[in-house]
Amino acid sequence: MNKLLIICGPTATGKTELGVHLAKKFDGEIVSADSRQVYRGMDIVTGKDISRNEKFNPPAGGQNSKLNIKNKKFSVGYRLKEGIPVWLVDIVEPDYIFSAGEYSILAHKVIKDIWSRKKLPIVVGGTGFYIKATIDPIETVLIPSDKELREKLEVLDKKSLQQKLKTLNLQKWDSMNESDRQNPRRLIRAIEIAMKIKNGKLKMENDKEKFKMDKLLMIGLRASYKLLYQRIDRRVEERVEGALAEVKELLEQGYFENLPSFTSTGFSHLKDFLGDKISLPEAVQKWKYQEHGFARRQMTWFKKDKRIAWFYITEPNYTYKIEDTVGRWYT
RNA sequence: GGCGCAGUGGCGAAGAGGAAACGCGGGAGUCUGCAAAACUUCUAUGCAGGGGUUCGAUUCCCCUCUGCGCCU
Repeated sequence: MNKLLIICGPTATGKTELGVHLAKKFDGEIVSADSRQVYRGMDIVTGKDISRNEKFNPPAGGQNSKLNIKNKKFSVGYRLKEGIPVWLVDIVEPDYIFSAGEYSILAHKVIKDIWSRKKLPIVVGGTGFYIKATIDPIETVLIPSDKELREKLEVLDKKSLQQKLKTLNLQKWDSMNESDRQNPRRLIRAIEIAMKIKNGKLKMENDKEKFKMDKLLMIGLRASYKLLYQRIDRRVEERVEGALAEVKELLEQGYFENLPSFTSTGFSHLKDFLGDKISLPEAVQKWKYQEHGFARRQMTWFKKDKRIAWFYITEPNYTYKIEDTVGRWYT
């Protein structure tokens, strides 16, 4: 029986470490669910925690592998962490605009591949949306983005976008809450979908079943904010030096700034420091704050998912307790 | 000792005689292809303390305290 283990929770709780530990114990492989670690050349800023010596490995089976994606934009493979494969990192270049929909498609391929080798896939990550896109039946997430349309819509102001959506699909508008109605990004996507549906191009394959994942166990790691912030701060301090070098390198490669990959926490502040706009201590402090907010938003996302079995990392022997829980579920 | 400037929420900071901007931080949320993003929302009955003036003062006047600068 195919089973899927998920380890989620806010940043700096030791998810990867736990994942590796469990992978060793239960003969598993890790599938990263992290919207920033998909980018190549961004290891330390995004906290991949994988040694730079561990290079990217293409999937076994070479050309014949199902993971050999025809689309050249992606490369699916793994890097090793303490001998355990970590999939779905280093998928695209930093200037690619990656998305949850694409992630879910790749994740399914990888998970199936791991199953086919009789191993336990362990999805480890802090990007709740990516996890959801993977484990819950989804609909519109598979409707691809329309670059040209977006470029046209992006120049419009909020009012026009709202008006446009109302005329295209009033139902959708009515279903949106105030927060989303004020969110240009959400409005643009809603318009995009509304137009696709209108043009009758939406053929909802029976993906729902295909994508349905039973037999899953969700483990969440958490801590009090006070402790979490301490851990975050420490981790940031540890990464500053390496991250600076990385940011510098990426900037030298000529990537421009308004890319999604460049919105990773810390990035803009380190860039400001390199550009002599702020001092290093200032940059570091801002990075920490940014990461605190990120952790909070992660928590508000995960708190809603009642399937998650939470473990406080301050609890004594929590690793053992998790092992026990996983063991009973898996065997 | 004398003179000058300043004292506003956890921090930075604007302000005007008549309901205390804004930024950061912190909290709570939204979410079906940019999600480490984007968006929503909450966070000072009070402006160093004490007296006045006034219908009304955080804003004007006086005193005290504190900080900074200058002068002997």
